Amino acid sequence: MAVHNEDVAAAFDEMADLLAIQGENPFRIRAYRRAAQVVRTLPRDLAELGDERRLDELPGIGADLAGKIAELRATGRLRALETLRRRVPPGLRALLSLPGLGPVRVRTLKARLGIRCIEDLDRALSAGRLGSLKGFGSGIESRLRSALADKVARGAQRMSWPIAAEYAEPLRAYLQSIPGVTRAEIAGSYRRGRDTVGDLDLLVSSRSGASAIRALRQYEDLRELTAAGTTKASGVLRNGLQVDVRVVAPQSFGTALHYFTGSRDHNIHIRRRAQTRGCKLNEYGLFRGKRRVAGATEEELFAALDLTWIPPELREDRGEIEAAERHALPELIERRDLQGDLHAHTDASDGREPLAKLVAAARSRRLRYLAITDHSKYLGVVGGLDAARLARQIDAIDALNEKLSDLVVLKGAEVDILEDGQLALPDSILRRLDVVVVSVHSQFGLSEARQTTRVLRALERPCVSILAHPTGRLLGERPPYAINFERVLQAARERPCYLEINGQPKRLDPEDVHVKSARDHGVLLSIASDAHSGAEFAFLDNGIRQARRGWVTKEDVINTRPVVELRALLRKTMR
DNA sequence: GCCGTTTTCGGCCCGACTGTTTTCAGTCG
Repeated sequence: MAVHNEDVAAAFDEMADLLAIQGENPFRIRAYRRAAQVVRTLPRDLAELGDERRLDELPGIGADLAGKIAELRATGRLRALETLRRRVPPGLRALLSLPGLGPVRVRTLKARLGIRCIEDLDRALSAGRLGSLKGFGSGIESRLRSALADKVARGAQRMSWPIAAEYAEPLRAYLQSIPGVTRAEIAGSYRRGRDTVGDLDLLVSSRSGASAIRALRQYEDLRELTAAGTTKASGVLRNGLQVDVRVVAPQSFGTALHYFTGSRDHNIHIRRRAQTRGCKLNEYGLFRGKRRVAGATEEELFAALDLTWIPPELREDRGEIEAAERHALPELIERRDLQGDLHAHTDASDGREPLAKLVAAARSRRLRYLAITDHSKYLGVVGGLDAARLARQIDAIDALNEKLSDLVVLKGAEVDILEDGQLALPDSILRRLDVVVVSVHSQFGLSEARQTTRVLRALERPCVSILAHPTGRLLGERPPYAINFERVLQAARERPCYLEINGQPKRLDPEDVHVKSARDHGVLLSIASDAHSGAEFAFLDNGIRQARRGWVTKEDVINTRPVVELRALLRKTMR
C-alpha cells in the first residue's frame, strides 16, 4: 500500500490535536504540527526520498518522527496514534475547529459533561448545560450556537486568490480613505500570492487606531464585527469571508507588515534569527534592548538581519531565508517579462469570441504572439475540432498573419490525452501546427499508476509541445488526479517538452511546490491564460503569481522569449 | 519532539482580545 505525504501529514496533525486535548507539552505538539506542514509541502513524494537517515535531514524531523514515517510506510499504521485514539475519543477533535474552543475547554467539556463529539455539544447547548461550567460564559455559549448553526454553510472553505481580490481591493481602498490613515495594505496569504485565501488580513498605518476601527464598522460590505479593540478588529464580510484589521503607527509599519504577511513558519524562523543576534522582533519593531533598530520598512528589517529583502511569495520557510542570507534569491519573473500566450480558445470550440476578436484583444494587451489552441473533438468538450476543421483554422490563421505586423498568431490545438495515452488527433495534422498542447479532460479517477502511464505514453508521441494544467484540479470542486509528478517531470526534461502553469482562477495548476519542483528539474514552463475570451488574458497575472511562488525566473519560462527563439524551442519538441 | 557560532540540556515567536479574571488563562493569528 502506498503511503503518500498527505497521509503522513494527516497522521501528524491528528497526533498534534489529540496530544493537545490530552494536555501534552505545547512544544511537543508544535513539533508534530510543524512536521505535518513540512511533509505536506514537500515537492516530492516521501517514498522517493529513501531511508530514515535521509528523512531526518528534513527540517523539523528528527530520529523519532523519521521512525514514525518509516513505520507508516512499512505498515500503513502508526501505533502511537492508535494508542492515542483509544485514550481520546476521536470525535473530540472536531470540537477544536469551533471558535472559542481550544484544548483546555474541550477537555473541560469531556470531563464535566461527558461530551465526546459535536452532536453531544449540540445537545448540551440545547439543554442549557454549558452555563454551569467554569470558563464558559454566555459569550462563548452564543458563539458556539451560531458556529454550529452555520457550520455547514460557512465551512472552512478557502477562496481562490482572484475571487478574494474582488473583495480585498475595495476594502483596502476604503481603509485607505479613512481620515488619519496614511497607508493601508493587504497582507497575509493574499500578499504572499497563495492560490487560495482563507481570510483577509489588512494592515493600516494611523496614529489613531480607535478611530480607524470605528470607521471600519461603517464599511457597507461588513456583515458583523466579531472582535474590536483599539488596534485590532475582526469581522465577517457579507460573503462569509473573515477579515482581520490591524492598526499600527508609521514607525512600526514595516515590521508589522512583515509580521502580518507571514507565513507563520517564516515569521518564527525570522524571529529566531533576531533572537540569536541578541534582538527581539515583534510587530512594533526590531529591538536591541529598548532601542528600535528597524521598524518603518521591511527593507530595513531584512537589512538589519543581514538578509536580502525577500519577496512575499517566497515567505513560506522553504529555504528562502537561507537563500537570502547567501544573497542567492532568484530574480522572480514579472508580468512585463511575458511576450505572448500559448493557450487560448476561440468560438470554434468552447471559447466565446471569434478568432479575429480574440486576436484584437491580444494586440491591445501588447502581446507579441498568441497561440490559438482550440479543443480537439472528444467527449466532454462541445464543438471540439476534428482534423478537417482544424485544417481550415490553420488556413484562416495563415491568412490572418499576412495582415498582421505587430503580433504573430501561432497555430495550435489543445489535444485530449485519451485513456490509453493516445492523442485525440492524428500526427499528420499535428505536424502542421506550431504548438501542440496536450491535456487530460476525462477519467480523473484512474489509479496513480494508470494515470501516470497514460500521461507518459502521451509524452512519447512525436508532436507534443506543452502539457497543460498538469494535475487537473479545480479549486473547491475537484482534487488533483493521482499522478507521479516526479516521473512526469523526468520525462518532460528528457523528451523535451514544457509544462504549463495555468492561470484560470479555478485551476492555478500545478500548485506552487510542483512549480518549484519543475524548475529544480530544469523543465521549462509556459505561463498561460487558457483564455476563453479576450478579457481572460488578464489571467496571465494569476499564472505569474503562481510562478513566482515556485521561485521561477524569466529564464525558466518559454513565453518570455521573442517569437524567433520561442519557435526554436517549440521545434525541439517535434519529431 | 527538535535543535545547537554560548548550549547535548533547556530552551522553543510574540502580542491582542475575550471573558470572567480581582491579576490572568485561553484562544487566536
